[in-house]
Amino acid sequence: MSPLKAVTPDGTFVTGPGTTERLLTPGEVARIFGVDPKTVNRWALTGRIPSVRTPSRQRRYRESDINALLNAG
Amino acid sequence: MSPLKAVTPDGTFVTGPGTTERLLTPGEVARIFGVDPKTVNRWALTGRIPSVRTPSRQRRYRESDINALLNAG
DNA sequence: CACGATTTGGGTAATTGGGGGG
DNA sequence: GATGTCCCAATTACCCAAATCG
Repeated sequence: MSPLKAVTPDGTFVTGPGTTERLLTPGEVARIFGVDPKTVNRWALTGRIPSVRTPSRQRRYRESDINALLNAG
Repeated sequence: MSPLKAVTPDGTFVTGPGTTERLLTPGEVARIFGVDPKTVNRWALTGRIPSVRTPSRQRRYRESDINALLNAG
């Protein structure tokens, strides 16, 4: 997995050659999978999904991680 | 943490031998963490992230500070 | 039925984003 | 156009008890 690397002028990530992505909120991930946001929280706690932590301890999820799970499920 | 030193022609700072970095805008930091720019503002107000002030009282953030927070999550 | 392990749901405090206006 | 600030409802994290499963 590519490390999160700051940063392009528009604030997106460079995760690979010519590849940028953004971070998703727990609620967004929840809607994608059709589950409760609390469930997404537990996925992160149990290591089913990697998560990025904000300085205030909230979680954000990398688009590429979510897509990988969607294509693997 | 290295002090900010003289600027290079491309606007980045020299922080050490062979090390340069630049200052990030609130919007850039916001996208890095997947939050709203106003949230970044709050982080600075509550002391969660260090900030540099422009003469017009706007905030800028050191790349190294942001990376430290990302890797500390 | 009892047991441990995992999942679910409630309560609460903290955090966040939208709207408005500077 | 991006930021800084204020108010307020929605979102989230965390703890812990209840429910469910094997």
